[in-house]
Amino acid sequence: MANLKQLSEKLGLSQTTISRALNGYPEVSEATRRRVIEAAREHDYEPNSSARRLATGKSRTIGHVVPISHHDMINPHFTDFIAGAGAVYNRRGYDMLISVVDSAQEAATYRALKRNGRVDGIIVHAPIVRDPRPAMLRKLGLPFVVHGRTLDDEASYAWVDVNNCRAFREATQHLIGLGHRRIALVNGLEHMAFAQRRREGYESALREAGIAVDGTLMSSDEMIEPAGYEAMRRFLALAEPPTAVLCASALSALGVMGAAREDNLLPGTGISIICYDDCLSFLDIGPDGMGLTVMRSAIREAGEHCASMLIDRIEGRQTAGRILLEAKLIEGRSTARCRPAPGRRAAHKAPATPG
Amino acid sequence: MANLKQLSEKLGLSQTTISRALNGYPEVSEATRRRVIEAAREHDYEPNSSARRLATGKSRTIGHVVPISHHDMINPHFTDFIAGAGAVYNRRGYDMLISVVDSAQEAATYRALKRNGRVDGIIVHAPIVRDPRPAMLRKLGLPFVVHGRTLDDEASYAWVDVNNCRAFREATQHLIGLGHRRIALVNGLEHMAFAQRRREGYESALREAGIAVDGTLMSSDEMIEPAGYEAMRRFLALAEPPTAVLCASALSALGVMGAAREDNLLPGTGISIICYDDCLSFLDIGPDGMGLTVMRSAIREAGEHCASMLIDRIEGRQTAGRILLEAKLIEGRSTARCRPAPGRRAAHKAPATPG
DNA sequence: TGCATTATCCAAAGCCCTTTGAGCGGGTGT
DNA sequence: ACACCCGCTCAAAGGGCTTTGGATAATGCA
Repeated sequence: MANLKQLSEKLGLSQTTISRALNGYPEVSEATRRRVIEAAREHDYEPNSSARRLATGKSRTIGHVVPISHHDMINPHFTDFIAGAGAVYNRRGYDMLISVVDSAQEAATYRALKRNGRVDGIIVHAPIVRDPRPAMLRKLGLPFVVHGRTLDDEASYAWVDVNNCRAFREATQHLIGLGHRRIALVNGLEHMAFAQRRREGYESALREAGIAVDGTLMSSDEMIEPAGYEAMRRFLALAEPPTAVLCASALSALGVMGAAREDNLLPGTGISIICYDDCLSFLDIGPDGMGLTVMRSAIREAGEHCASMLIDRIEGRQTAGRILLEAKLIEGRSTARCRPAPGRRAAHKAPATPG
Repeated sequence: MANLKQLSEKLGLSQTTISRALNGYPEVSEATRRRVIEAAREHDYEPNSSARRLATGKSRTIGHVVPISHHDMINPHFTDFIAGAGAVYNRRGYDMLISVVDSAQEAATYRALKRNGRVDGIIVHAPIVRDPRPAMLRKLGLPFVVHGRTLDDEASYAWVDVNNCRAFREATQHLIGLGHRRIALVNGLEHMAFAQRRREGYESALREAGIAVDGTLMSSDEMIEPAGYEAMRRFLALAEPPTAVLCASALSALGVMGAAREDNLLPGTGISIICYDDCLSFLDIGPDGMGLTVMRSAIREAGEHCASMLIDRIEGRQTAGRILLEAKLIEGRSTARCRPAPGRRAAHKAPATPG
């Protein structure tokens, strides 16, 4: 059974009644409703989605615009975020539209999505320090929720974020408490707002403890394995290398550990490592998995929150405009009391050795 | 400017003419077309997508149904596949619809997508050995392309796959050529067709070389880090552990190397490793990155092929019904000639030590 | 019994576009 | 001069749904 009309003829009811019965309106008797629902199931009828969209003016679709970086890379944390958001969309009857676009096209894509009504709302990913997107989307009149928040005007839009500043502050304090004073930070790209906040937390903890902030102990790059490796190589080549490292992502931690190992530094004995743990489903770095000490907050949950909040706003429901999640510090076996530096092995300049 | 009617009034032309001008039909003079296009840009007009879909009966949308496994996990290789497919969609004016559903809902989801016309076609992910989806989608009349192929009826539908059998055969032969005879396989889940083929390739190479296939040297699990770790622990606890390992994914390789390291086995010296490399953008395990010897075929390209092929079919264009990509063996520093087994260190039974 | 509700259901308008079938003026061929 | 075709444009008919504004029958109340 393809369409309403046919079903209405079969049932001897008007299209109106059927539509109402199916959509739960009260103007139809329960008996009729049951009859209609039964017939719909039997004849495998479901309203055509384009027609319904046209009639209602709602697309019941949420857009995610994913800019491809110069590396042709999609942020790997995206998968788990999507898993969370997607589950909510599914539950609440929304579709997820993903636009993979060149970074330069991002603004144009939002405009297009609005112009031709393909989406009811947008999730904004990876906000940078001063991000033009919130203002732009507001002007477009497209509902949106930001995953993360910008540094300048966080009060002016809805967001879901982790308290990154606090997380990195506490992690740093934890290391300081263990006696470490040479603490390195392998950060994400610092034009990203969250990375900025993480550094802020890290630096404030150092300052509080009277430890000078040392630029050579900080790196900022894509949060992927190779970047972590390179950063750690650099740290280890310093005259006075760090005894502890703070890592912004499980992926970079892999690289960091790889580089450390080349100098025979094992986490927990040779070097202390704390890593931010998004609970990537394909990589368990925490105590139950690879055993690292982590600051943990599941990115999948952030995805769920973003999706719920956005749908609530689209449907005009009341909602908290912002959610600040707290990461939890979970001790693993990668952190230990700082020991006086042993005789160091020379840092190889040779290319990476596997393992 | 919101809609066609308004624009037509403004221009003093009929809606027909404007529609045709914008859609490139020949019945409209070039002068008029230019005028219309100019006006459309100026007034920021673009046809409403729902209306257009309704009128044409096409959604210009491709669906990806992503079942969430029991681990609440989305296959991490998905990200890069999506990056490839998404770029093609974008270029050719299609939308990407992603449905994150419980595995049990998958079939129902396809039916629903078809029933209410939300998609013009489907990409089928991760086919299992005998997969009901091709037959089902064919019956539904929903165009589709399979990423990979089933074992039973690969001739009956369109697919894009890697020659997994050949890849693993060659990799195994390579190791045999280096003198290895105890070669382990850390495979993906073997109800997946591709994993089955990989094992086939591996076993056939062994048999050809007169090496007995040993079930204790094979594992089959999710292709993620923890699974690789566990598998390798098991291998290393054997009376006669492997001297070489074949790995189905970069993620499992991480786990494998982690476990190996705990026994002081380093890739290339203590143990030989060849890993299948999908070119995950966030993890470069190949010679230029972590240095492993790999069989390489970019999953992103598979995504591009799938997307192109599907769109071609939807639009009635002629197309090769199947594409078999060949993985390339690239030597890194993780493979070496087999040396007589040294005195082995005891395999710890303790829980994983980080590093 | 009579009037006002209430409970059900319906016809038709509207959402915005594409596409069919036609019309109209001007140029061509003969 | 006639018929014919071509190039350009248009009115109108869908496409399948939701929703407005009634209509009709059944019920409540006096």
